[in-house]
Amino acid sequence: MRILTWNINSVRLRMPLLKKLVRECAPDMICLQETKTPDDLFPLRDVEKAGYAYTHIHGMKSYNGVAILSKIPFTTTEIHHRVGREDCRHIAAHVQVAEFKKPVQIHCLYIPAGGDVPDRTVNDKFGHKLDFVDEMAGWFAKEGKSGDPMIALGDFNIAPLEHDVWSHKQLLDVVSHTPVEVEKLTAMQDSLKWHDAIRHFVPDDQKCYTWWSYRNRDWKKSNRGRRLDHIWVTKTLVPHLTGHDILAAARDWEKPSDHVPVMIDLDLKAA
DNA sequence: ATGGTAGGTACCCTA
Repeated sequence: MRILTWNINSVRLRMPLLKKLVRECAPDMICLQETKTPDDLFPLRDVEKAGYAYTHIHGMKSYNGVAILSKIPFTTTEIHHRVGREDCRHIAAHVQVAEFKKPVQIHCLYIPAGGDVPDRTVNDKFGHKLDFVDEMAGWFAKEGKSGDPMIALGDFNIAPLEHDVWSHKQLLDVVSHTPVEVEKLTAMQDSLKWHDAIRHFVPDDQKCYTWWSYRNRDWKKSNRGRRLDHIWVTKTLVPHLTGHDILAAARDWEKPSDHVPVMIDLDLKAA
């Protein structure tokens, strides 16, 4: 089973790139963020033609929006409203695999970016981000009691480790890498003993990025990246991890997203 | 220290 996450930054604009991604990677499940599309305008017919018969979408006009596209049927789908808003940032789908009695839960997340100023007293967006991560930590702690194997993936908008950013020192006061955000994300990770599936394969002392700003003349030359997109798995899934890829080449596709697709392979078969 | 680019929408928001 191959599962992939991508902040696509407008699904309607980037349908040709989504098709290219399918041709190159053939994931079984694709989790998208920032689809920026109300559900009635989502290009579902194209997605079905590309081989994804099962879809769970939750979008709105202009902002945010998440989607799960799948070749594997869902046993359950969920929409979660977070911190008192209905802003399309968390959906889940459950799939049955042969290896487990319990369903595997897939959680597609788009954590708020948090604005520019890392101080909640002057920037509400930063407060919203911190509260969102706090709420997820509490919610996962409870949901974990189901005993279901779980995968959480998406654009978390936080680069927690020193080598998840191009300069740890220069980004300590930049939203996405501040100590308070890292502390909250770490608490969310501890809530369910989540394992970072990408760092499972990439050593902590090795630079690793999934996002490069549009504002650099030459993203590859300056290489000022951050690892904002994550795939986490619970303990029972760790022995099933067989591979990973970060499609940095997608940053050079025509009209690219500023995020690149991130994927893992698990030796699980649909039931 | 500053401003740089992109997408969606409607002349400005968010990233």
